[in-house]
Amino acid sequence: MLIESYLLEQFEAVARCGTLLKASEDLHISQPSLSRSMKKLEEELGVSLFKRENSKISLNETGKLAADYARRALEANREMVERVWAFDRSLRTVSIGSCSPFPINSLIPVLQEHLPERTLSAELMGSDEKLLAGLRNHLYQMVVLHHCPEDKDLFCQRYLDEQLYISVAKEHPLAKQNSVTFEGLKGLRILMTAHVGFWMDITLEKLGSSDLLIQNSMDALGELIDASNLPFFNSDQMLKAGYQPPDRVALPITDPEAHATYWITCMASEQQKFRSVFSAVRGNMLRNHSLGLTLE
Amino acid sequence: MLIESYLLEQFEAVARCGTLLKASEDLHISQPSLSRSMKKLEEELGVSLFKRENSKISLNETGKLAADYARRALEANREMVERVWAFDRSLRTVSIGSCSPFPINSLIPVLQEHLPERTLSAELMGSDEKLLAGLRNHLYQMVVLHHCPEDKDLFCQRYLDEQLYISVAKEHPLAKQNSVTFEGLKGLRILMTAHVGFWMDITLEKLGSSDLLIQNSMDALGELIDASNLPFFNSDQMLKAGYQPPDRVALPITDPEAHATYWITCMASEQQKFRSVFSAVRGNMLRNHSLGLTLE
DNA sequence: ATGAATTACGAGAGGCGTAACTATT
DNA sequence: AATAGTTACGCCTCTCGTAATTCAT
Repeated sequence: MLIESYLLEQFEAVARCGTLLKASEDLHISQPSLSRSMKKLEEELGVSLFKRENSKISLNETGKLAADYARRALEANREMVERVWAFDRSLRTVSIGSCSPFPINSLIPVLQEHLPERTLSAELMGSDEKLLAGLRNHLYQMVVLHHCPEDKDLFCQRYLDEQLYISVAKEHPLAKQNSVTFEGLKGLRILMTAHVGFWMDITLEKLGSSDLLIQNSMDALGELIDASNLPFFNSDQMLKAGYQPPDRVALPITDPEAHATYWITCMASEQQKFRSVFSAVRGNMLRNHSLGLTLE
Repeated sequence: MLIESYLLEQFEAVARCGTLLKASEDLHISQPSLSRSMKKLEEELGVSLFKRENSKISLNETGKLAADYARRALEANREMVERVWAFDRSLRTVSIGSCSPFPINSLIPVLQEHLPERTLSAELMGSDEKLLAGLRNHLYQMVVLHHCPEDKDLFCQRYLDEQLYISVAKEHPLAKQNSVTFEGLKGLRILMTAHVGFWMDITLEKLGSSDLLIQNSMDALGELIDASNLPFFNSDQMLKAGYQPPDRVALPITDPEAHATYWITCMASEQQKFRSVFSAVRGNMLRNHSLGLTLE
């Protein structure tokens, strides 16, 4: 014995709205239709649910109980639909999380090429711990970390390295050096954006917040770089991509913390699905490496 | 967005039976109808639920998830129906619990007269504590106790008294006395039934189990009384009702524990519903009392 | 050839809306 | 008069069953 969902939905609306008229407007159906439906519901249950007094209708005790359980049944029905949709969407999208912005930009074209039927979703997330938790939650299918996790149930592959640089005006005293340390940057006012992932932790730890002019948007950063002589953070990867305004020189920061190695990680159980992505990434790595060798 | 219950029911059957044919037999509908329903379910959800390979159909990953949630939604739907039925039935029946069998027999005609639209259900239950717990659980709407509870949320009215007697053969030595004590019964073998409510506790406490020949059925007791000269327990109420075989005399037991006063109790919130029952019981009590006076 | 799913077609049930009616404020 | 619920009638969707079809074992 089951009650059709449309009857439960209509009954719930009547219980919520108090009158058939209001409920019928809420449901966008006619009042007579609702009247008939409620009669049918009572007939199917074989139980009276309403107290009917001349052109006034209200729930009786049984009706109040029924409305309570009807809400739960509707909730379970809606939850099914939502979960199925969410699962289906998760099959068609791949979400990646990264501890740093550059790997996202470089990975997206690779993913688009090798998973053409899937929607991409990428997110920046400061800490490796949160990224790994998100991976286990199925919030992400793939994460880019700056450490290699040891867990057996994870598959991890080295991706690329990034070296932090600082770009200063050619007139700047530091411009004569060919490298610098965080210690040597203290007291300088340095431009950067808030969206740098784990680099934010590194720079805050090494320099302190008073030295950093943190911008919320890339646009604001770009304008300030153009309009001032203030130094800003850069990296070998950004420089390779051609990101160096005129009249600036870039100096590598020699502290070990200014160098990062990125690792692409997914659940070991999903490794097969992303096989082609990993092999493409391996190919890129070899190519970059040999390119580096020939340039030296 | 809701899925009609009949679709969930059919989907659950398919998930359970494995093939459309078996499921259609299980549901007592035709196979093409099921085939169409499953297509419709997929279309309404906008999601593929099955892996279809030439005349073979099976759930895919999304389908397995959906089946899981469908079961829950069906369960919630069925629970609503069950709870509504149970509540409706509870409105149409009144269950009474009693610590002793006699009050049940005497109350039933009163209840039938004053609650003619309700089904009666009566139960014997040894201890007052369990009866009160059942009252608060809505397992009983009315209980007969041998103590008057003091709780504010209960309504309690004195019902009637019962005096325990023992019936012995006229030739029996005790037959010359006009009363007896439990102490005076020790060593005697006395017949009784198991269905005497709290009297079982009293007699076991006062006499010990070795003196009692406890029968499981009323029939067995009656036959043994007829076929032997063994003494058996009786009461003033039973005697009034004419329950005294020939060649026996009944002696009252004078211990205070051999006298009981019964109290009819209901939840104070339900007192109004049973008003006419209580007033009839009060009437009976007064009548019996005055009858007693005139007989003295 | 048999078993299992789908397609095609017609029948019947039932939900819906419009309109008319009743009863209360 | 206006508001709220019920009854009457016709439309139209939708579920079901029968029969025919496809595909594979």
